[in-house]
Amino acid sequence: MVDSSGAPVRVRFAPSPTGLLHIGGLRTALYNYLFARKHGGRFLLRIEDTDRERYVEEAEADIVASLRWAGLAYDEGPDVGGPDAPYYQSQRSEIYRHYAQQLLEAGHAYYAFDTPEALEAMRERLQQSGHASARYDAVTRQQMQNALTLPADEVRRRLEAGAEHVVRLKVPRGRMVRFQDLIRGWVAFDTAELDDQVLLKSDGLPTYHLANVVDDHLMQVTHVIRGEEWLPSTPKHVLLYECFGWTAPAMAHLPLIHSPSGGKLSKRNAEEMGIPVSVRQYREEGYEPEALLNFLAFLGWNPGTEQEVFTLDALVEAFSLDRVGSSGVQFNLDKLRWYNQQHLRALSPGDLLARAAPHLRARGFDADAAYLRRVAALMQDRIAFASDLATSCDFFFEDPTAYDAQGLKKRWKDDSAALLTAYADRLEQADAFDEASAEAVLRTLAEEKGVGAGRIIHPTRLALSGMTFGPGLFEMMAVLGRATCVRRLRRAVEVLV
RNA sequence: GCCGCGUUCGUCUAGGGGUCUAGGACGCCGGCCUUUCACGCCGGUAACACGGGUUCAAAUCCCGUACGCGGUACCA
Repeated sequence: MVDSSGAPVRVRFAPSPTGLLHIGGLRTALYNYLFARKHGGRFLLRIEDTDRERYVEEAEADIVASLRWAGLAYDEGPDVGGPDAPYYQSQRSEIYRHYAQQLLEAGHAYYAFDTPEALEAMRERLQQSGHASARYDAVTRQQMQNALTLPADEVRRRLEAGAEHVVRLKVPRGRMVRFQDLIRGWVAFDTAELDDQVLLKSDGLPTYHLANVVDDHLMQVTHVIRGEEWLPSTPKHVLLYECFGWTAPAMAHLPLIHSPSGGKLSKRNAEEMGIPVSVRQYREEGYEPEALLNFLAFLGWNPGTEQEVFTLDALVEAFSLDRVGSSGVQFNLDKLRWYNQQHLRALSPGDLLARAAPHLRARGFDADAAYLRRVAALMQDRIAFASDLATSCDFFFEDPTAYDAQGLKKRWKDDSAALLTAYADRLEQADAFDEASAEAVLRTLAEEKGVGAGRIIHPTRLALSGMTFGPGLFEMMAVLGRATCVRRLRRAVEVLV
């Protein structure tokens, strides 16, 4: 696919390195990725590090690591390079200055010398005199210290003296700026609602608005896919494209992800609902990247069919921007958990094992690969996280040290000890030991003793695993092996009397 | 406050004038299967924000209200 001007699709994810990559940021990256792949286009990563105050050193590494973990490979970016390098805005200052200069010369921007104190005073004055808003606009700029109010030689004098200044966009009065959002349709803003946006800050670095427009143009971005919080800034960007005489890319503003408690999924908002906000946390808590992506894709989009479980490649295939919704969506941890189970189940036992390996190692659980694979196969339908393999079935790796109290109360009878002893004896003497024989021996014993099979099955499970949870008893026994089963049966008889 | 965007089960959503006594998924509740726990299967719970229009007919189109969210920085 190409855009209206016939250019090949190019999209970008442009995070600000101010902290760990946010889960909402990952969704934005995902939608960009899906759109790019779907249309055979390019997906770029650009680091928008123009705010020195909020810059966090480790953030960029986390963004890169998170995208890599998730499997969202970008075609161009800081660590992979590309024709439009550098992909750090902090290394592109000269470019922005050049374009700001161009705007200045064309009369679309002007120098302003107001101090922060002067700006604050102006806003306070306006608010107190009952003005609806307090913006730096076509009216108020008349009262401020800028190139529009100061004599030209005074402006020059101040500039040469190195006076602190910013460059502001000269927003025209009384115009409607319209643009078509791919998700919301036509959106219109009155320029009277816009202020003379700062383009170049007093530290010489650009604001988001300038840097974003310049870079998107220079990098030939065809579709800007970003969060809805940018919708109100878009008219400023449209104006900038106009001033430069450039064609604006297509715009698509994604619905915001909300916390179940309402409001945006901020760190505070989310964490009080038990929802992690950084991608790193999801990784650490053991979510599968495919599951997270699948869940995120469905937060605001649906394929129009009843299929819900998708691999990344399948998402690429099914994705389209026109099936993205426009209303805010709530994060739902239960659903994510369900996706995680679904993706786990789709794995081969060997792959499941690979995912669980670090957790197994962390607990010091070790066994040969064949044994581990059988455990994985037995547990696959019973777990929600790969790490559950290391935390919910210890009995595959060590003898139980305690027995479930409720299970005992319900299942351990006066004759249990005698029955288990007899069962252990017969297992020891049996010719073979496998799933079928373990069952046959048990059922024969039950019949001879005139009790229901359950009378032996339940205490045996308790003796072997200490739990009332687990795979089918006989398949479990087959995996554990004869020696372990016998040992645990005798041990239980001893401990429980 | 002002501007913008939004509003279908608790949540994610299908639907976009008649096929809607509104479909699916998560959750929850029953049941079946079963030696347990899961899985699976069957069933149940539960929604078109409100008020006006337009129309033979509106969840679907229009207007208003309410509510929610976002923006309103020399942050992105």
